[in-house]
Amino acid sequence: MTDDAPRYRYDFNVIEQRWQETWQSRKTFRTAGPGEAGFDPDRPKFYVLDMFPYPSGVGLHVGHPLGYIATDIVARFKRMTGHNVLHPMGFDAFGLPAEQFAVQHGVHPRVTTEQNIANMLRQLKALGLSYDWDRQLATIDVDYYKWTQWIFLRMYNSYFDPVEQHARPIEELLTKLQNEVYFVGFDDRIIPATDQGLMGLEGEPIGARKWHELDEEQRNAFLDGHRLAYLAEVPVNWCPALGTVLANEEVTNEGRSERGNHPVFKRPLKQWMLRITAYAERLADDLDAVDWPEAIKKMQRDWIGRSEGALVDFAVDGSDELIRVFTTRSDTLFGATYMVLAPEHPLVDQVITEAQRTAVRDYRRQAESRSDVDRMAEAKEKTGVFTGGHAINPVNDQKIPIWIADYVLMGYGTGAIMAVPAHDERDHAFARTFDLPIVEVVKHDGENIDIQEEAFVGAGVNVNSANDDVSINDLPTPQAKTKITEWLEHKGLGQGHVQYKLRDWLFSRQRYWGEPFPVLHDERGRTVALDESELPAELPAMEDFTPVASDDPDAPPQPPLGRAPESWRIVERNGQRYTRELNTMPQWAGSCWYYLRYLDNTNAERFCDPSREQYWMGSTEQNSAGGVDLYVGGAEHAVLHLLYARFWHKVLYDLGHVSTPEPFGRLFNQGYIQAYAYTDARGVYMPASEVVNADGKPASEVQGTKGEKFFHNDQPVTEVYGKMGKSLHNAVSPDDICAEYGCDTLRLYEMYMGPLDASKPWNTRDIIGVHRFLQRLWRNFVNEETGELKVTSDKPGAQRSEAPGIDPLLRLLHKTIKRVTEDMQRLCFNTAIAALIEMNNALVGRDTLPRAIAEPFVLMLAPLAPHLAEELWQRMGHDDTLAYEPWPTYDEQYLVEETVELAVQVMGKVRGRITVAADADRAAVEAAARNDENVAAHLEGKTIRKVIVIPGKLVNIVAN
RNA sequence: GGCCGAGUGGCGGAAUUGGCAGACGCGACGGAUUCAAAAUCCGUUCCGGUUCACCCCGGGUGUGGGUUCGAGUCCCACCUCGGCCACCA
Repeated sequence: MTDDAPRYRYDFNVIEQRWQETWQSRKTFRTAGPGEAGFDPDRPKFYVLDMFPYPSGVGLHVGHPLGYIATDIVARFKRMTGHNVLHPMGFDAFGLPAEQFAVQHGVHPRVTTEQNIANMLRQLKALGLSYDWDRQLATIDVDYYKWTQWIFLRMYNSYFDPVEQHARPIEELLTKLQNEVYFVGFDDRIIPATDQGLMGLEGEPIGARKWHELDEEQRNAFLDGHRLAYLAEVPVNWCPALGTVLANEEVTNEGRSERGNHPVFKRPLKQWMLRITAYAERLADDLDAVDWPEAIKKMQRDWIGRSEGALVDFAVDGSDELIRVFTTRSDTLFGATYMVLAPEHPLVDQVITEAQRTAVRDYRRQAESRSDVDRMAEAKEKTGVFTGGHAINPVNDQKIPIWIADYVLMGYGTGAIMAVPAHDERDHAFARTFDLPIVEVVKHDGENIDIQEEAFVGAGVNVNSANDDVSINDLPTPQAKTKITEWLEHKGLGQGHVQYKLRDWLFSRQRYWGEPFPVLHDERGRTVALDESELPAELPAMEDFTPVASDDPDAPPQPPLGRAPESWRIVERNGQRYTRELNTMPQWAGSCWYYLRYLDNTNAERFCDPSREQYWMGSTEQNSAGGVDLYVGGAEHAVLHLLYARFWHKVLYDLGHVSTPEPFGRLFNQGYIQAYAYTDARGVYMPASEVVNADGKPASEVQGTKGEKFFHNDQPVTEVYGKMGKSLHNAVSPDDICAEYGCDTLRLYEMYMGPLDASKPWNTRDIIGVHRFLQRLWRNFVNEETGELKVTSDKPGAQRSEAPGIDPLLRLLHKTIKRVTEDMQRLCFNTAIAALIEMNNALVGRDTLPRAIAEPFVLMLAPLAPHLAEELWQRMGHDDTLAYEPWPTYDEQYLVEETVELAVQVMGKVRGRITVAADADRAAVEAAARNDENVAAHLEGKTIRKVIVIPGKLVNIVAN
């Protein structure tokens, strides 16, 4: 800076540092809830929450804080509109990436994770975000995961009541079984005594047993099998390269692990499961009550995958066995020409014939060894093997062959299907491959379709669909479904059924860096839960925490905790030896309830005090569903975190621990910040800073441009557009932007880029625009030569009677308050900033600024650029922070214009403008319009047919 | 393949219910200031025509059609891009 530069320029470094220190030392944003000092119960509450981040090793790039800045603006705005605002932040610090980072660096994950948290905290605090840092938490804190384990125990000690449709303590199930309110089904389902048709003539249950008929082992197995958290041997996603099993949600479409892109295999393994399927219906139905983006609701509904249909039993020819299938097209039963079992189906061994034994065994072995990757890749061609067995189609007694094929999935429905090749594309393809008969039973209403060539899957009218007892011929598809299902039910051959795609949640991982399960296993292999008083079950200190990875899909899972010291693994109790569970919980566990712990993060007695939960999570006028009032995060969590958290919340709700059925009343997905990346001739990503400078011009390393293209060593450089990230070498650090322009500028720029929910490209070049706005604003308030404040105590002329009209400055202020307030309420920060820029531009060049204009203007700026706003507020003579100052309100009387300008159209084209009194009547407006010179010229020689007057907007004259 | 969303100047975007398309910002161009530059300030900037002093005229929101006095906005078909799901019976 040279000597003659203004001495009192906008110095964001000094201003931002001062205010961040002030906020921290004065605890400006400490929030009091019920039972805390300073709590004001008369104010409405507002809980605004960010999806808490992973403390990754590379730190934040400018894409990460987009949502944090938005919620911070909302939090600050809501404080100024008189709300008690809860705005906390924490860290989701268990999980694979944290562990992998630690393994790569050879340091204990707790050390690396805590370093990463410290770095992220520094970055977040440098953005001036108004979190109540006293509420900060991390999922790896023992005080936190103690309660994660406590919630797990609640699930372990509960079952889902099929009649009441909610979770209840497992003791209630025991009581109901003992009192014969419920019976034990032969398929291990709970059978209510009220089940019609269950009781035989003697009053004995049919297809069910009484509790006292079971021995102790059967009783334990039955109870354990109905817990919401249970151990089961089921086909799971086994990823040998990661050395762990994964949830369905963590496996990509291509059958690879979401983390690391490794192949995943289906293996039957005994693992912890959570009974999320019990909640399928409520998870789907309750979406109606929450204010979420429709796209996210749809993704969840699709994931839950409700479909209505029927279960139908097919008898195996020459055996007592029944094969149960699920179908959504019971109307096509007469067209079922064969059956298919999943290769893993338990009945395969019963239906197989000696001649087919080898072929079936080979096929099963082959299906097993293929990873999901291969299976998906070969999805186009249908494969399968005939078992040799036959089944009887219950509607027409036809003998149809039973096949096995991997296009039938064991995990959905019953793992078996009736194949109707005429009316299902997959069955059609299979039938054509193996030359199986195709019988048409539904006709297209109009078109003629060659059913041998092409399946007809739509709704139509039934044909060929009758037996001696029932006919559904000539019925349209919906009626045909109803009638045949009723007939099946009447005959005891089947029943209507609602099937969900959702599967139970695989809840254990072979990892070190996760929450230990609070359970033990005794020497007979039975599970014993820890008592609440024994929590937390702490992770042991370990030197070697690396997972056991392998290329071999048949390698067994080896949890790292198996290498923990024996003093941790073995527990002696009443002379009995127990071993601890060696698996840990998946990463999602901690994020399922963190929003509740913020409410009361230091409570040592409970996971959360009920009065605080009821206050902060209660429903309000704007948030009828209750829960968090605004939850902001990326759409990538649509079916993972957001589904899991809703499930946990509903369990806690059923058990009376929380007061609302839904955790997040309103959800908002921010868009992504995209960026340009550059590849060289080989397609390798080049650091973006080597290709272009911040101003978009070629960087020195690049030899120049030819047309639109950049060149490097005479090779063309290709520009591609995508997500910002380390791998694309195009990440921009908020640290750099804050250093150069200040964080007020960064905040404004990120909000000014476009709508919050849209994805938009980062352009460092454009930042200067909002930075100029702040500099200009500073000069409107402060004389840069003298440092004196330009704000004066004189009042703008508000009285209409004295002056000829309203002071234009006052009118501008009130117009701006209206615009900014409305934009704030609908999260349109880009247009709110535009309104402030316009007002600011109107203030340029004045020697003085009336206080009555200056103060509301600064208050409107405060949520967006809080540091500069606080600085100016203090310079205007206020000792206290402006964070709790009332938000400015506008007065309609200053918005009323005496005259308005209207556009005049002739045949829909603007031909002139007229200025008329705001209250001018129709006739006067019409006359003025026709008097306009250019309008008159266009009306020359034409007859006016119609005149449309839209008050305050335009006049359209229709003439010909 | 299915579902959802989006296509507006050189660029990011604005136009809340059908009512003056392009607010605001970037960039670009011209000017002032300066020895010079940065910074700052003023002006121009959708395309084309006539005149550039003001005006005026034609075209224009992915393409083609429709509804309407009037369409970026509503309806139909198509094209392109993005996202999600994908053998779920």
